[in-house]
Amino acid sequence: MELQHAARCLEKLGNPTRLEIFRLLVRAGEAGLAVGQIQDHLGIPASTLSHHLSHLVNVGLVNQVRESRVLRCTPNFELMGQLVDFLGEECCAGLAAPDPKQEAG
Amino acid sequence: MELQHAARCLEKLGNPTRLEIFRLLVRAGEAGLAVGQIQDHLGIPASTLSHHLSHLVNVGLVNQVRESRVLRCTPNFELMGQLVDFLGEECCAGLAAPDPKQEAG
DNA sequence: TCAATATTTCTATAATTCCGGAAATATCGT
DNA sequence: ACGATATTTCCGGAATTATAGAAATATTGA
Repeated sequence: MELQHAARCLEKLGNPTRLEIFRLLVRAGEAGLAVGQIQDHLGIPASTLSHHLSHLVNVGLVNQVRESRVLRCTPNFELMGQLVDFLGEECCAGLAAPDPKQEAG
Repeated sequence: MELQHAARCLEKLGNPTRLEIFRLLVRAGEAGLAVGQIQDHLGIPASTLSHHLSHLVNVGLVNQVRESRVLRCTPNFELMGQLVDFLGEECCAGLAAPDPKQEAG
């Protein structure tokens, strides 16, 4: 994962409301939650929630799939894993076991 | 680590310039870098750099210590580790299963 | 004290983000 | 088509953030 994309993901997760949305989806697991269910949990206006969700979808952290009238949102575990890996490798060197893998930069 | 603090850290790391500053410091290791050295690497105005650094210092991700005329900046590996842990535990559940007590059935 | 270096604070402006009501769009059941 | 439900888009104002030049502060050395 490149720094620019990582920064973009971090920026989106950096909003408390969005971080809570994402955590909620992770806890919901592979099944995820419909937008309305997220709204029930957070109690924020629909338009505000929709804005936040679009941010997460834009960077790829959340996927959406239409199921008749509801829009099911699922977390992108793989991307999140890559982001955590980026932080661990690029930004935590020295903390744990040193990674023999060398980056090109 | 609580969600609010995590969000605050993520927000700060979410700026490309700041993420690059932090990565630079991590690569510099425990010794860190003086503000001027960071400036040499990034080539941005001093006031802009100082502003970004203050964000990182405020959330605790960077420590600063005066050494005569230069200000040495070091990354807070421990806090960064806690942040990565938070993301791994709260936002990556389902990727792996390192936590057996959640695997009840 | 004066000069040089290192960094921050002050100040201003431009750009971006956040928020939410209102209106629009999409889908379903009848 | 109509009405109900689910969600987004439009719009605009308020708040925050980014950027950087100029001035200020701290430290060192002569």
